[in-house]
Amino acid sequence: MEAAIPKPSDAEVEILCILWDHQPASVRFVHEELCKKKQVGYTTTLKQMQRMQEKKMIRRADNDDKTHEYEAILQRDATRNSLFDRLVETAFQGSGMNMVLHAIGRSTTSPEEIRALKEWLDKMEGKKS
Amino acid sequence: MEAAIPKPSDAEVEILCILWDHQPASVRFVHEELCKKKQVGYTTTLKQMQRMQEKKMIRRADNDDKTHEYEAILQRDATRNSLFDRLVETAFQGSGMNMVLHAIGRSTTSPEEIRALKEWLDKMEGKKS
DNA sequence: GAGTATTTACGACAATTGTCGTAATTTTCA
DNA sequence: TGAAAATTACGACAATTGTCGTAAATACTC
Repeated sequence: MEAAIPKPSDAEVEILCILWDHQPASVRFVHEELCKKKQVGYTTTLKQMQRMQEKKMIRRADNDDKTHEYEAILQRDATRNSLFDRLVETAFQGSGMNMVLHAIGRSTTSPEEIRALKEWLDKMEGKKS
Repeated sequence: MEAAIPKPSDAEVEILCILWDHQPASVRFVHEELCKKKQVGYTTTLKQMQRMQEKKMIRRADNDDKTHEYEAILQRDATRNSLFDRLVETAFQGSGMNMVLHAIGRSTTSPEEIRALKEWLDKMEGKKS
């Protein structure tokens, strides 16, 4: 029944990513990490996280004393699915394979990766009934 | 030097898709197509397209008399690349392969598709120097 | 325990997005 | 050629997003 996963914006996904990798984390920490990629004010990060909390994307993993710590409510996989699906839907005529082909065609795919992918496919084919 | 491709929003991508498939098209046509997927007012589509024109995403393929016809300026492939890259960047740690694996893991990928993909990979491996 | 440093809470803003309504223009055709 | 139909141009609005500044609340340190 997929309880209406709120669609996170780009900036929100960035924050979620940091949380996924360092579960309960303080605003300060997230902010610091964020700054490695782009320059923003501390309050910006804070506000963003507060809004995300309102939207139930993250929650306080609070032990109630000391600095607030947050953790993601949206799960990495579910979120990826929804973002992925949305893109496939809008830009790749709803065909995931379409996107996969597109991805593989990009120069960023190395021969090693292709080889790895093939192995993975083999392994996978076995599992399908 | 990739002249700063403006990032189209979801609704904009939907319109672009229609144009890509039916190049010069009137607002009416685009609107009609759009309505097959979701219900919106004609003026909404019109406004959207006018804004897209201002942003130089589409242009009038106008023969100056009769109804205005539009065509995309943003190219399908470039747009896909940028949308794709953005998603990979924010949600898949910058690894396209990561996303491909994710895609294949989804239930929507049929055995036939996997087989097709493998063939494609074989063919491709040959071409790489 | 007072003062300084951090962290939070609020509120504000401009830009963007998705949606329309209404008015002005242009076409069409009886 | 005039009225009805279709198409365009404008402008308006609420919600969302990305950004901060400032003030209030907490924590830390001598």
